[in-house]
Amino acid sequence: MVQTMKPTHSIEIKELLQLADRTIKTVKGQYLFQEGEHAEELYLIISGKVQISKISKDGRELALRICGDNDICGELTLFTHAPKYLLSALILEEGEVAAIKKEVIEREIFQNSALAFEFMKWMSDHFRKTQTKFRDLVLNGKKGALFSTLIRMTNSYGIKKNDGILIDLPLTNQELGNFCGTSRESTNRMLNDLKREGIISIKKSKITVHNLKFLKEEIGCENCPATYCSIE
Amino acid sequence: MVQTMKPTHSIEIKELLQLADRTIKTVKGQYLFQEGEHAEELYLIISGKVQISKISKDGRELALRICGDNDICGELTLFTHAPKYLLSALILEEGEVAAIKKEVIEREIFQNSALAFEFMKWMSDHFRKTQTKFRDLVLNGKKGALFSTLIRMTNSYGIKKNDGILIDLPLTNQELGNFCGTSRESTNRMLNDLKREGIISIKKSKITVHNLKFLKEEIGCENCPATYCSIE
DNA sequence: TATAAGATGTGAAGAACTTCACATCTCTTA
DNA sequence: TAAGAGATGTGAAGTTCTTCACATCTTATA
Repeated sequence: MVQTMKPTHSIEIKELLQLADRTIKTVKGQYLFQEGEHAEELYLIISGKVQISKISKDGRELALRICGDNDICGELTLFTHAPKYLLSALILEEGEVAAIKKEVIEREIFQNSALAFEFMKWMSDHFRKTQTKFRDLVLNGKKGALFSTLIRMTNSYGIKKNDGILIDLPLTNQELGNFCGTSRESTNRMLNDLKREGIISIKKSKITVHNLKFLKEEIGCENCPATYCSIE
Repeated sequence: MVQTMKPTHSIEIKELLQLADRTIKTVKGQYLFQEGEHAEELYLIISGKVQISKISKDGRELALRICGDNDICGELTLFTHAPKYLLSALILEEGEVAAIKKEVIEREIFQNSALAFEFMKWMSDHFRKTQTKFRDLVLNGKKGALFSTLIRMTNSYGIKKNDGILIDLPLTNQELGNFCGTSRESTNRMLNDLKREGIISIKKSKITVHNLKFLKEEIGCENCPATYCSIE
């Protein structure tokens, strides 16, 4: 299961590659773009991983999603007259991204209705994800935020093992906390509770979820399709 | 100011009216649609007010936005193969809405690139709103949620008065709390603190904001355009 | 205008989280 | 393999927010 559940992008989104202005080799730890910068391009990730996050004035970080192969980022600046990046994109894993000029893609979307349709579907899916995550975070406290994040991560990076689902992404407590708006310590305590109850286990910074059902029940998850319940 | 800052919808979105299947007279307190229901239509609001919210399993309500004239709701079900409403739409003020069949609008969007473009812009704006609200709620606690909600409401329903901005929408503490994921009591206490400090005043369930700057500074608001900082 | 329903206001107790401080563990890398 | 850096684990104190309980205020309606 799971990895096959990762939404497959259609031919049209891949066609975007042909519109690319240039490709960039990404370096771990560097930013692809940072909030506030003038936004002229959007990016299609060819390989590697990019974390999208919002930095608050006092330096705290709210991680929103992690993009992998074939994901698009920087899209929030499309169709805007004040094109500044609202979020920052940190390279988690080196790789390659294609940069596409905002005007080029806007023009193409205008002319190519199949692409437009595909793009809208993509945005629509994204919106739904945000909406459900919103509920988890606001209505179910920090535990809701953590459980929701873990569930989403199994959908995005989960590999089925015989004792559960391995989230194939090394994560520190701090990084996980950034997704939940939670302090490192709270995240650690909640994770340890889950370990003690046998819900999860952690090896080399990678979490295995042994009892996904428990996490889902705790937050009243309605078992939405993985497409709308992932971290990308 | 303020009311003129309400985003004006373009001719294209209004054209949707011509695709309408039927119009419905809405009745206060009733639901236009409820989450889980099979979704076949989306709605264009002609008059009245509709509150979009998510109900949690234990009955708590998270209010997401209030739609007024020319707003669209039910849009989250577009481009989906499992078309169920994810949210509920409660009529706050009676009026009239136009119902448009999902297939009709999808077909039209596919054929009419100007409409597609307009629709994408609309979704894009919406997404940005959600994103910034997300930050306010998760990163800045309950106070952040309340202040953010108040700011957004001044942008959506604010009427400039000589002593500040009147939010022209009657709201109970509970209703306001539902927007923030906050208990009625906490909302009440926070509002009273603001009253004592002269930041706001309340008359007949309507809030006047005397010191918007204070609210914005408290949550590190970057003074984004009202289009991306409203409650619709 | 009396009355009941709904909304607001507030203290007190407790739950949920954060912060601080520090110990311990686990990796690199020299 | 020794040393240092980064990550994890945990108690204790403090803050924030909720819940409960109840008093008071406001508004609609008979």
